[in-house]
Amino acid sequence: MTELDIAEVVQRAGVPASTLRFYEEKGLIAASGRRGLRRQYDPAVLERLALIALGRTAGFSLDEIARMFAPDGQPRIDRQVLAAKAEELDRTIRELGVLRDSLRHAAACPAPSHMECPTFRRLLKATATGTAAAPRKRAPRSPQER
Amino acid sequence: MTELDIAEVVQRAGVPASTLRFYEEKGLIAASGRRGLRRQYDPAVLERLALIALGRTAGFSLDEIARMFAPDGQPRIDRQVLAAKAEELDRTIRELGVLRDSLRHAAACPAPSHMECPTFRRLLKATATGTAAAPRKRAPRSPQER
DNA sequence: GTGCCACTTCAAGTCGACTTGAGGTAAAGA
DNA sequence: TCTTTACCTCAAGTCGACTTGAAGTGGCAC
Repeated sequence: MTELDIAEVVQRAGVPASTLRFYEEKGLIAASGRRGLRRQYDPAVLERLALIALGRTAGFSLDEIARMFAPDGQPRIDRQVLAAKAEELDRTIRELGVLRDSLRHAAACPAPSHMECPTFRRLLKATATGTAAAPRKRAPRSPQER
Repeated sequence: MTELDIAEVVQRAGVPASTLRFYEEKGLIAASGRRGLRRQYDPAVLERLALIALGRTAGFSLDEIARMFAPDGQPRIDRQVLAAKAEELDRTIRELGVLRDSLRHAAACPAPSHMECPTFRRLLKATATGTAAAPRKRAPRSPQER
C-alpha cells in the first residue's frame, strides 16, 4: 500500500498534523482518503508541502500559493504572473545578498563603529535605494503537535 | 537645522508614522527630541530604518533586530552570531534562487504538467533536502497613515 | 470484546507586527 | 487671537498563520 498515514507525513515533512489540517482547510493540500477517521495521503503531498514551504520562504502568503498552484501541484496561473513573481524574487535575492555581505562584514571588520565604515555604509545604501523590502516571518514551530 | 520632522521621515523612508511610534516603543529607533509634541529625528534614522527593513526582509523578527543592533545602529552582538546569521541567510538565498528558477521554468516550459517535468522536479528536490524553510511575511502597508 | 490512544472536529486562543479610533494638544497661518 | 490641522497618547482592533483545548471516535493489540 502506497498511501501515507498522517503520522508518517508529520514525521517525514516535519510539519505538525494541525498544520496539515489547516492547509487542507485552506485548500492547499488534500488527503487522498481516510482509514476510519485518519487521513491518508498520497506520497506526492511531500513534494507539495516542500513547494508550500518554499513559497512561504519566498514571502508568498498561503492564499497566493493556493492561487499559484492547483490542488494537484501544477502551476495554474498565467505565465506572466509566474514570471513577475520570479523577477520580484530576484530583486529580493539580490537584497538579501547585500545583507549577507553586510553581516559578514560586520562580523569581520574590526572597526568599532560600523555606521562609519565606508564599506558597510555603501552596502546599506545599495539596498536602501531598492524597492521597499518584503519582510519575512519567523520559522515554523517544531514538528511535535503536543 | 539638521533634524527631520516625523512627517519628513515618513515621506523619505516610506514608513507610516504609526510604525515609527511602534518601533520607538520597541526600542528600535529613538527620536532625537521634540518640537512641542512632534518628534524630531536625526537623519541617521533613515539608515537605521533601512537596516530594519533589510533585517525584516532577511526574516529576522523585530526583537532579533533589536538584539543585533544597538540603538545607535552599531552591531552589538558577537561576531560569531553575526557570521551564523550570514550563513543562515546564505542558505535561504540559495533556496530562493532555486524557487526563482523553478518559477521561471514554470513560466517558460510548455509542458502541461510541471510535476512530471524532470527539470522542475529536480529543482524542487534540491530545496526539499535543505534546511526547513523560514517563511517570509507580506510587504508593509502604504506610507499613508490614514 | 474491551481498552488504549492517536487520531478526529470545532471553537477559541496566541503571536508578531502593525493599524485604527477616540479624545487631546500645540505650532503656524488667517 | 482664533482655527486649523497635523501631530500626540493609549487602548483596542486586525490580519495571517497557526496552535491549543475540550470532547468524541475508531483501528488495533490484548
